[in-house]
Amino acid sequence: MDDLAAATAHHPTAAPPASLAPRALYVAVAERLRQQIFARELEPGAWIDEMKLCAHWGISRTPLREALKVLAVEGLVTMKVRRGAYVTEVSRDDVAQVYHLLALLESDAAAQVAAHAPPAARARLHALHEALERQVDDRDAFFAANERFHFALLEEAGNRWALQVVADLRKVMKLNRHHSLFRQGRLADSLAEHRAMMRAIAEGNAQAARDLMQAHFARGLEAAA
Amino acid sequence: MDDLAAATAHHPTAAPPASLAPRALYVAVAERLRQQIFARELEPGAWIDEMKLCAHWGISRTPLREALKVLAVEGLVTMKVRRGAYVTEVSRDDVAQVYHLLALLESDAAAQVAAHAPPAARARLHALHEALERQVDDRDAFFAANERFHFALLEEAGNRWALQVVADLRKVMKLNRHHSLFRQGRLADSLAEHRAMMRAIAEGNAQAARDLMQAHFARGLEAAA
DNA sequence: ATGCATAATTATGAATTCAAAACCCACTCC
DNA sequence: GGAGTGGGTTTTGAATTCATAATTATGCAT
Repeated sequence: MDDLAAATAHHPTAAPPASLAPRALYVAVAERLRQQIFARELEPGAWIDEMKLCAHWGISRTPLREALKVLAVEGLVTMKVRRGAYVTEVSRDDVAQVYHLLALLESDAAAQVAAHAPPAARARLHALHEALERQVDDRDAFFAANERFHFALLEEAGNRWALQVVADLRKVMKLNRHHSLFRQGRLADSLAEHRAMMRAIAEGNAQAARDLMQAHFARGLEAAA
Repeated sequence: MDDLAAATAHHPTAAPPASLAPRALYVAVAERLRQQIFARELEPGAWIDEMKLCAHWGISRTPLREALKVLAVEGLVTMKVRRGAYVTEVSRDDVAQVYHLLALLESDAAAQVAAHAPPAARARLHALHEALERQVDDRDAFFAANERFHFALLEEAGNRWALQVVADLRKVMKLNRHHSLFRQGRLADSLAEHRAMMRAIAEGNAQAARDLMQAHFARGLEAAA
């Protein structure tokens, strides 16, 4: 049994003073649920068996149900009245729509950074890009590094609401089976696009940075379709 | 006592078969909470007293706590571990950032509609604009009609994810005390901007529609600051 | 009086209990 | 043979209970 409750336990088991950053159980459960969904241990369209998960994780239904409501707002899960929670299915159309939004938000961030970011921010992005260059041969590592770069760009653009929105949309994208980076050759192309973007950012060319980011997403969508 | 539970009651009170569109109690509670927050019956920064609200509405803490978690994801409320929920405070900076995002998303939608929307969609928007023109002298009615128009534009643009994101961001904006439309003269200006936008949409001029929507938000932010 | 330690109170987080809706399946009747 | 019906089971939604963290109040010593 995967004792998720131990960290914050209360009724049955007693636990040590807990961590430095104590968080509510429902937050931990939400995170675990997201992982399960992204890993497709819970498939899109599948019904989520509350009792089974509770038993499996050794928790009660209360925090699980709270977590499900959180994921519902995030769009990862769909609640049906009196018949429980289902993993959201994203259609081909949804993928296109979400890509469109990500392109819009991230290209704006790229322009913002190219135009206004201080040297330290550019240096940070450069370092993350270099790290990405070093991961060409490991898909999972590349994927993670890629995500780090994109989020760093958002952070440096300085709009925390944009960051939040993009984070949520990227979560939804992970529901999509056909991940663009899994296509043959896409990885190298993606890297080339990043390289061009970095140049535009370094040169402070906002319009170019915007256009290149748009193109980056357009090609990503192409590869995902 | 404002018996919110009656509609879906269960334990103590028995109620008629309920409505045709039955929904979970926590959804109703979330809605009621949003209203209270927007109406400033719960002020930004204020602690939310669970017990008091439960007693007031005649419900148990379970659905209330679920609703609070929903609002937390939406950004209207902030949860602090072991010290409950607080109404989110939005800073001047937050307002600017959210305006920026709304401008980005809605100007894109305007361009989309101008470029691709079928006649029926344009007609619908035209009708909503006309309705807006008729509300110049009632601030609240104008505000509502304005929101209807903006959401209709998003709908006609056809990106359900954008619609959802904008809906959430607009909720957050409502936390802001200094509502731009309350400024003297802003209302008439806003109407003029809408008129110009409608013309661009009618003419199918996507770039103009985009620029005009951007300007509309820029002036709105100006008035809000 | 002021500062600290400790006891009482309150509120939160989570488990448990309970009522009713949905589901399943055998059985009947046409 | 198939549509409908009734009872039993499962599962959801929500109330309630319970343990503990946080807060406040109280007392004691300086």
